[in-house]
Amino acid sequence: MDRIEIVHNLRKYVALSDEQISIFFKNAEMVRLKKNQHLILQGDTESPLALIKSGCLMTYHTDADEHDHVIQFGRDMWWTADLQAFENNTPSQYSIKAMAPSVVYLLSKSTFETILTKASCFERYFRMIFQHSLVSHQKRIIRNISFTAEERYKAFKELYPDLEMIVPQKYIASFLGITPEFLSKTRKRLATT
Amino acid sequence: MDRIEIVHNLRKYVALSDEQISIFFKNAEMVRLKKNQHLILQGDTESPLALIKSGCLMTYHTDADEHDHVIQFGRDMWWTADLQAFENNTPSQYSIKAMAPSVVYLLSKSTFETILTKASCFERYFRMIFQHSLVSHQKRIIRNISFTAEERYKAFKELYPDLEMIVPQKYIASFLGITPEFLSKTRKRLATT
DNA sequence: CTTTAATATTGAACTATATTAAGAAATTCA
DNA sequence: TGAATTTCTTAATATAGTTCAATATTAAAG
Repeated sequence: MDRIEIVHNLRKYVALSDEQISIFFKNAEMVRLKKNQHLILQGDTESPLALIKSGCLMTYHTDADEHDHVIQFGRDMWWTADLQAFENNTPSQYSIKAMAPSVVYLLSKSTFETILTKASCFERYFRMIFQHSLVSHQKRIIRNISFTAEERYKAFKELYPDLEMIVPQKYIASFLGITPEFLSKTRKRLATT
Repeated sequence: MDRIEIVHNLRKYVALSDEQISIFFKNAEMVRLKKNQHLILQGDTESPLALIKSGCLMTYHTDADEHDHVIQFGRDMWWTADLQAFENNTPSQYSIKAMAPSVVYLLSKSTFETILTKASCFERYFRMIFQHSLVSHQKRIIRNISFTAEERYKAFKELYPDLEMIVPQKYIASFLGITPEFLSKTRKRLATT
């Protein structure tokens, strides 16, 4: 069980002692997910915070018409969660599933609070995690409101060059806010010019 | 100078002592903005974190073609900032201006760190602020990728019922990711049915 | 390996939204 | 207040993106 990247990531924003690091590992639950296995299904009442050690997770919302809408792809060392469900212990509005075999560390709301109580440095760590995440969410919003589908697709490929190999295109289309058919046509147009 | 709402807001997520509250006010700078006055202009190298006491602030990005794209409207008791510029002391990518006469409390990067050092409870406060902000950003992304323009406009009116009175429609159109002309048509269509 | 199911492509018809340009209405400011 | 500027509306035309349905391709499962 190689924890070196995790430790490195936990220390990215705060100088955590070995003891504080061990508090994290004592409380977090390591889980292996098979490809297409769900970590959370929309409606679940237990909704953890997840740190992806390896693999790829997709967070999506299923609407009343049974259509899926992709909120986020998570890769190595990213945190992912339905934060609202996590915070309020309400049924999850999102599903999270593994797009590739994945290893994740999970924190339930109560273990999360335990860690914060025992090692308050983690408040700063998560403050920084969420702050950085906000920056990328805002950038995505700008792309959504100001880019054409083709521009969004190009930006996606630059930001996540390896994701196209892992994730079915229909989910990339959803992430970009277009239909799979139109993504297919856009890709063709780009390839032949 | 009535600080009661601010104090109430600062205590929303953490039990702060009167002394900790006073650390905030000793370090924050109160600024009054006239309507249409900028708090930050894109390119500025000093980019504070701002807590809006009253009024309305708009955060937007101006692209290479000189087009503005609205990232956020901020109302009473909302925090707003160019977080990337704030964190890294890099030139701001966003402008922030007052859409109505406003009163804001400003924290520069260094006063922010001072407050966190002297009252580490604020780490938790800001962790919660950013966490909640992430939830609403994700919801907006879902609306962007899955709603039609009309649906986005209706959702906007429900979420921010009073903003239409304050903000020129062209900025609401930008926030929704459509042209002002199309918003005008959409409004007409909704009014006559 | 073979069959089945899931995903991707294609084209035609359709709809949502953008663009342009002009005039009308509302705001700002001298 | 009145002129100047900005914002909003309207309409015609153009384009981006959707829908549907059929076929091709790829991946999953026995």
